Amino acid sequence: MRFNINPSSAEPIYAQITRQAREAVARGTLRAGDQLPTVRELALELVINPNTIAAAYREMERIGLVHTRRGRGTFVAEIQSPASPGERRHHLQKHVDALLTEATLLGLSEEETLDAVRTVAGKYLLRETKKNG
Amino acid sequence: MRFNINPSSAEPIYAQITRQAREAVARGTLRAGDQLPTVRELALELVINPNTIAAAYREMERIGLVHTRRGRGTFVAEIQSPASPGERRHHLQKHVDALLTEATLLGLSEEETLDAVRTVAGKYLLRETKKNG
DNA sequence: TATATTGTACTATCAATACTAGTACAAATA
DNA sequence: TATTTGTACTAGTATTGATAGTACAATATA
Repeated sequence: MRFNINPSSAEPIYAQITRQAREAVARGTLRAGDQLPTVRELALELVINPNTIAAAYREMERIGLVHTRRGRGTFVAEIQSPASPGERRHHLQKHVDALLTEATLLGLSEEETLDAVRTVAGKYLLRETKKNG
Repeated sequence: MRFNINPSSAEPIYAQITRQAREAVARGTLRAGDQLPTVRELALELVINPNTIAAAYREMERIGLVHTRRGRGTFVAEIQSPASPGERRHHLQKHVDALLTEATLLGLSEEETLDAVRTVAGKYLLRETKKNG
């Protein structure tokens, strides 16, 4: 995958990398087992200090997005969807509020907001809903 | 309104205040013309340095959420929804991606995600959709 | 006019974070 | 054994967030 880094962004470089990797996994651009560039490779490619890349990979390891093997590399982990449905929704709450706050202040309606989600949803590997007979 | 500050959060205090004020306006807890606590009042109430409160108010002023009058106080501004529908959606994009990334990695389906938005939408003053006769 | 209130501006200081730089080590591979 | 990979460590710089204290400017009020 290609990382797109903006050094002058308010978002720290290591956070940009982590966020983009998360999005790539959620979109299927990165799949379980895929190898990420090595720390030194990516540091050269992005012209960034290797320690910054290492910090990004360490963060990804921490959140369970990848697993790393010394001497082998860093690989995308299986997605592990946690806990109960209620608990999942709770994790989602922060993002729902951010979205609805933004939508409201932008003057959107509920339908426009839902449409915005529906339009982009196709780019993400959301779980397939079990169809009832 | 009541601000709920967590000093040990990774989110800066001034950002917590700004975010909560934005949410309150989007939910109608704060309405145009309402006066916010004075800098010194809120500093005492939250046991926070007045300069930190002032920074939050300055940020709110910058994003057009409030207008301030020296000697009078800080007041909630009218909501100004900007530009074209397309431009509005573009502003929303970041939040949509964050939501869908989180939802996907949590193992939710599109319907569950949309339901999560619908469930909370009632708490926000989203624009009323024009009903077609 | 005088006084109090309110937001603003300023300097200084402290702590934490983000990043860079360089070196060295440990585990896996070839 | 040599190479590759991630990891650990120290050190330093710049920026940010927050605190502390003082002073000023505009508004409202007595």
